[in-house]
Amino acid sequence: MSCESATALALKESGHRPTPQRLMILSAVRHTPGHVTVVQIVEQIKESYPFIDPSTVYRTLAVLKEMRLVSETDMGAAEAVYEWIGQARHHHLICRMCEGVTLLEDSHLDGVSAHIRQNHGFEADFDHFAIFGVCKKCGEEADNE
Amino acid sequence: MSCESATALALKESGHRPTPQRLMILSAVRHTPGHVTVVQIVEQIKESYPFIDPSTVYRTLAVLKEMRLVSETDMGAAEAVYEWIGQARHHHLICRMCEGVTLLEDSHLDGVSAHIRQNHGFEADFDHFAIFGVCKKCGEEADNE
DNA sequence: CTAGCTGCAAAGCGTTTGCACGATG
DNA sequence: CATCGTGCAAACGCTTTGCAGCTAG
Repeated sequence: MSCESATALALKESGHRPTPQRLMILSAVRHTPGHVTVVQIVEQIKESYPFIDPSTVYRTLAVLKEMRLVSETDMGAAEAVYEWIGQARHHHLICRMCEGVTLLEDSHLDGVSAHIRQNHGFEADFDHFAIFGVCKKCGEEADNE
Repeated sequence: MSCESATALALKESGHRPTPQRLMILSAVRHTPGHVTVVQIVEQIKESYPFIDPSTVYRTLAVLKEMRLVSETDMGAAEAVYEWIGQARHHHLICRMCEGVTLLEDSHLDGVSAHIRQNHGFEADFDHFAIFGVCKKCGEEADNE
């Protein structure tokens, strides 16, 4: 077991069964640095268990999302990306011209969530944010035209 | 003509034709306070021009988006929402429990875009942001359990 | 035994694309 | 007249759902 056992317990306590499929999905998300898509999860699990179905992955991710163990983000692409919550928070700057992705440390948004909490009583999910715009390179190239 | 003429000119100058359909789409987005969906735009235009096609709306919105005249936002629902850019900037706090939407003034994010620009040379599109979380009401109800 | 979970298949939905016709400059 | 834009219809891809069988508490 090891590091998954705690999560298995959390599943049980919230009334969900820690099935093999769920643990595999959990493990796939947990041990993938950065983002995972449903397709990637399926492919990874298929290596050891070829019968895994995308619908199972979607259903499990819905549970994990509800438990706030994984985050779902729409990066502008067709499919959503998922990520394990609990590691160093970070966000992404997505360039709308070259579609490049830059990392953004969480510290930039620290104050914002505090403001929002004070003024609106709203607890913002600042786990993982997708910010669109124009990156340095593309901005400079546009200036040179 | 009136307030649409300037935009028609902008279309022309960027190599696009200001067709009746485009002007109608433009007008629908321009004169709708808040968000519009593609379906809403189509329904609105159908009252005066029943032949309008969703694909035309999508194609036009792509042009307007590229020209930075409208913004596209994924609010977590199935369809994207569009909004005219240039009015008072604002953002939305979307509760993941009751799905209610609260308005957030732009001032909260003023400093953030400046930070991002300085540290990363990244010009963030802070026109319109969707921030997910838990609203005051739902947060309090959860505490009472 | 009862409830929950899975895989399969099919449907659902917003969005995109191919194409021929029409409009525009 | 050459280009661009349109409507129509079909395709597309991600996601969801219905269902029968299986599994676990």
